[in-house]
Amino acid sequence: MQLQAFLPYRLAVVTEAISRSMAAVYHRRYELSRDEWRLLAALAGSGRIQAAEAAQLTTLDKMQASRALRSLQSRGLVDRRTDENDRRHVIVQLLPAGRALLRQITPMVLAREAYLLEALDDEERAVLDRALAKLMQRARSLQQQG
Amino acid sequence: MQLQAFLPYRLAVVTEAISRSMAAVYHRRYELSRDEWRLLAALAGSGRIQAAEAAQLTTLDKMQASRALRSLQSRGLVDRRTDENDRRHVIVQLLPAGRALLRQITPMVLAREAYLLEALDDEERAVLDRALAKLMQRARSLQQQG
DNA sequence: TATTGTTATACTCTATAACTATA
DNA sequence: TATAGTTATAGAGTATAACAATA
Repeated sequence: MQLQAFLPYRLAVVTEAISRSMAAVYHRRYELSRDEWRLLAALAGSGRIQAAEAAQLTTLDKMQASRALRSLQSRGLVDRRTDENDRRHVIVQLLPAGRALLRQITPMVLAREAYLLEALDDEERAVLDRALAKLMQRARSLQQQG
Repeated sequence: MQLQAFLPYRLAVVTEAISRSMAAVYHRRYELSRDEWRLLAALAGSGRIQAAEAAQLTTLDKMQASRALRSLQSRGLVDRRTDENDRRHVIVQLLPAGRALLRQITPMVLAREAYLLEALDDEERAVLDRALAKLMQRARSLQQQG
């Protein structure tokens, strides 16, 4: 068993390094948690959606989403209100302040992503994309078995 | 900004799913933390090494390594003793019980890794390998800049 | 009874830095 | 003074489940 060659380990190390370099932008400079950042980014692409949809888009569970959305609301970045058609649902949407904040952050994180991707040629990017999708499927089925 | 297409997000989601499926083995069945599992795996490939080397091999910091090694020692899985040549150093090595535990766990996690890799053909594996190495370099340089 | 979301709680992890022993 | 490792501690994140409101 060679740890250095073990795919889950290699992925964990690379991903952690990349995550930190992104968090250096949205967390250190803008005091957003990872979950808050994900939700803002997801909401920018959606209109008014349910909390559960927002959770699904960001791979967060309902608790993580609930807390992060409350925090974003308290900072005036998102609007959160009960759906009058079905009062069990909460509808969330980005507020102008949230949109403005994203306009500041997005170029920086995209620049960092671009710098990472510059290391790869077109074919490598395509294969990486495909490989991640395939690995995701297999990982899901491993998780289901337990 | 499309979160679903953002490389750091995709990597994080895939890596977390894979990490969980591995932790299902070493944590749920054998009560090892991620750090403990990494150290055991690293020590299996080395003989007697310094704590600092063990930390470096596993990408842990000295604190994480210190705690995980103490825990492994308390369970009789590793030996930890001060280096008599330089009493600031701690020398660690796997004990038979640790080796035996690894012999149980390793086949299971390698089987899971093999199942993941079966999703990829040879070329995809080679490209993924290369891509991860290149991304790691770039991520490191992003981290250094801050 | 089932669904959506919130709250509670205990637990683990993380980050920073102070500290000890040794060199 | 510098190095290797440990201890302290506060803060953040995670997991499980109970809970309230609504359907």
